[in-house]
Amino acid sequence: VARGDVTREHILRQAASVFNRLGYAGASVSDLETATGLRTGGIYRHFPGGKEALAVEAFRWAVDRVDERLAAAVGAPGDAMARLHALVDTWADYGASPPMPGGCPVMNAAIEHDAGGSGALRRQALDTMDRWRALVRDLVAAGQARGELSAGPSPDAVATTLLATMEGAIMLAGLYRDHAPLTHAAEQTKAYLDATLSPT
Amino acid sequence: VARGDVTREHILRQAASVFNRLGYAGASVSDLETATGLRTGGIYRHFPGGKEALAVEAFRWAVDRVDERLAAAVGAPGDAMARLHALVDTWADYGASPPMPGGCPVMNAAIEHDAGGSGALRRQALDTMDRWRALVRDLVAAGQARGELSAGPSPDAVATTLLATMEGAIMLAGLYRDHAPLTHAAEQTKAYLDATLSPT
Amino acid sequence: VARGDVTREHILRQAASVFNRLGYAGASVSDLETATGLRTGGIYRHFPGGKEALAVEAFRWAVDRVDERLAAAVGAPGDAMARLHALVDTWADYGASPPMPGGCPVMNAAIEHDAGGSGALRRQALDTMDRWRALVRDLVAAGQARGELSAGPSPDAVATTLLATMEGAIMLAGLYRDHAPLTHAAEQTKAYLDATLSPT
Amino acid sequence: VARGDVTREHILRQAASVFNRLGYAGASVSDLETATGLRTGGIYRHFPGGKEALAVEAFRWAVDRVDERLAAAVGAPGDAMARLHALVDTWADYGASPPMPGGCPVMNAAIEHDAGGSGALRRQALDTMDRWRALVRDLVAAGQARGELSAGPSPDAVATTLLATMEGAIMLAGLYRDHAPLTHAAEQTKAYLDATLSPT
DNA sequence: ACGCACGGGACACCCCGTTCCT
DNA sequence: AGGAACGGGGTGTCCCGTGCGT
Repeated sequence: VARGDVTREHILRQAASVFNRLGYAGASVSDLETATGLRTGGIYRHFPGGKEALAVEAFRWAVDRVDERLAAAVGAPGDAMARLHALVDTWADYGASPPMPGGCPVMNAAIEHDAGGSGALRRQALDTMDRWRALVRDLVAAGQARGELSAGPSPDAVATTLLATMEGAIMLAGLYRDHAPLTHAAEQTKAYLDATLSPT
Repeated sequence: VARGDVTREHILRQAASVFNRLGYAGASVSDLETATGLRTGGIYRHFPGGKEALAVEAFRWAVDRVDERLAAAVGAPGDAMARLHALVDTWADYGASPPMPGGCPVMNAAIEHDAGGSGALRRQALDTMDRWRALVRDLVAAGQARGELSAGPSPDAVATTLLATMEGAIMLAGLYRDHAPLTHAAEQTKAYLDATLSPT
Repeated sequence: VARGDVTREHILRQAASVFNRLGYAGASVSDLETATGLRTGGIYRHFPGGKEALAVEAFRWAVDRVDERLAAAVGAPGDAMARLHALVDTWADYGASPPMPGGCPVMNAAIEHDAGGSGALRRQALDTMDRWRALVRDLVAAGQARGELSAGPSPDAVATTLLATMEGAIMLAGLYRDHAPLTHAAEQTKAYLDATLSPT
Repeated sequence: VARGDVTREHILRQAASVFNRLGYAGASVSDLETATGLRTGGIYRHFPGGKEALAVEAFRWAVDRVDERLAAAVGAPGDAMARLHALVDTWADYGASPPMPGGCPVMNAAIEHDAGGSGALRRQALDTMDRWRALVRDLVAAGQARGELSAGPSPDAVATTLLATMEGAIMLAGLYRDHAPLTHAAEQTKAYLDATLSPT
């Protein structure tokens, strides 16, 4: 753990926050300077690829923070439905204790980079979203296979809808600067899961 | 006399598209020049407030395009549940025939301007979202009052969840460049509405 | 004497003043608007050639004003030396009652257009200066031929020096915003003429 | 370390030439770009005050070039009259080997900035002209005090006239693109000095 | 005959992103 | 790792000239 690595981690942490709050285009290297307390010389020493390379790594760093939360939820005790509820609650926690300020990095990247750009960030956002959807989908599929959940809705449709709802709710919570949308969405999502996936 | 108004409308139309696709920070006045075929001299004649003023008006223009669709859906014949389904389908149409390229302008603005900025765009996004939520909420409340819908879930929670889901699905559709998320989300949302709001 | 001619003359008078004070590059059409009380529409009707054509005509107009003064001096009674003194005094009058505000238009044009430009103004300045030099030169030559002046200095050298001195003095008077340089220069020039051109 | 200073000097040198040839209003920053080979970014780094600040410093630089010539002349050996002749010859050299292309910077500034503007350039032109006049005036006064020159004309009048004549001749030389006016003016000025200042 | 809307073009200045030197 | 240096693009302003309307 050399001094350089500490600085590198420091830069990543601050950059992740800056990019997630201001967006890639909206964040300037000067913003990163003030956030890190470093000058361009220092930043470029650690990230020779410049703003873009730093953004890519910062994005990965941010996603890691979210994944830590998800890992805890998906490993929760109980049956499939309990774990689904735990996952929904984890997303709902974005209101009370966000793992990253500025909203969900994946959604932010998806919105900002839906057109143009080098595509690296869009690619990463897509891959992450795929992982997250797989998480829910597999959980549903396994529950259905085990008979803990009804076989009605396709796991993919459930996963997509669950993620759409919670991501949309994070967006609304950010817009309103209020947790209520997340609370409502979590509650209704759980009701939806109960209504459509409870074993008969 | 009307000459200038035609140009102004032309600028607004193109600017709405550019801003919605590239974001406010990501779009340069030069981008607007190429999109409109005008030079800065011409653009600034019609929008003396510069990029920001133009963005504000372009946002309003974009929202108007979405509102036209919603107005048709909310005036659809049938009972409350039918109208809710029509609304959901309208949002789902964002995949097949988007009223604006680049995703939902309100969500885009909400994501980009959640921090900093003059706040004018965030304010407009918030007001628009409030209007949309009121649309759904009133529809649910009226249906419940008339006994067409069960009294269970609060109209506000339903409205918030419906919007979160459909907006999230638009984001996913943009990320995947595929309509499937919108189709799935619409289908599941209608199932959720049926399950929780159908009169006993 | 149509109404249009009055306006045209009005524009010329004001433009001559504006151009002579601010220079061609330093004067904007907007300056001409405020000076004339007209709008571009009116100005361009009378001067379709635009700023440059107007400047050329305004320059000629300004030179005419100076020429009126010179004509009076050169036609003064008395011998050659008396007329030379009268000419020097005419230039010295630039301090007390300038025929054009902003200094000598010929010198101004010569300074501003010594490089580049379309050359029309420089050409006019050159021609005018040639006429003025010829005025002095012929006066000296005639005086020498008539024996009123000594044959020493060449008429051309005297004319060039006299003009250089008085033009330089106008420049100094403008710079100092004081007539003294003109007074001194006129006095010394007359002394120089007396000393070198008086018949033995 | 000296890297920046070299560039700064380079900019000054080129800017002095550009401004002296085209005038302040007639020279664009783009002209400075092509002349220096730098872009606005680089230029503004060295001259944060922009075009005006650069013009002020470039003017000073240009005047320094002229002053170097004058210093050599005023320190020439010989009596007062010899030094006056040397000064006149120095100005006459403006034709054969101009210290600055585009004419005398002081006269150019005096002509262009006789009205309006921030006045900084006019102020500098005035101060420089005062120095130059003092140079001649003191030389004459000292000569008169020492009895090398006749006490007739006032030193101030001689200085003013000498400068007016030589500056006017520079203008004529520029207008005609010919050295002759400078030659003539120098010759006649020396004749004038001899005639009026030679000790009896 | 003149005002005004319109729009192309250039211009000044600023700041961003990056490199190089220390 | 700091800071100077600089290329490049971006924004907003103003200017010049046209053409329509009155």
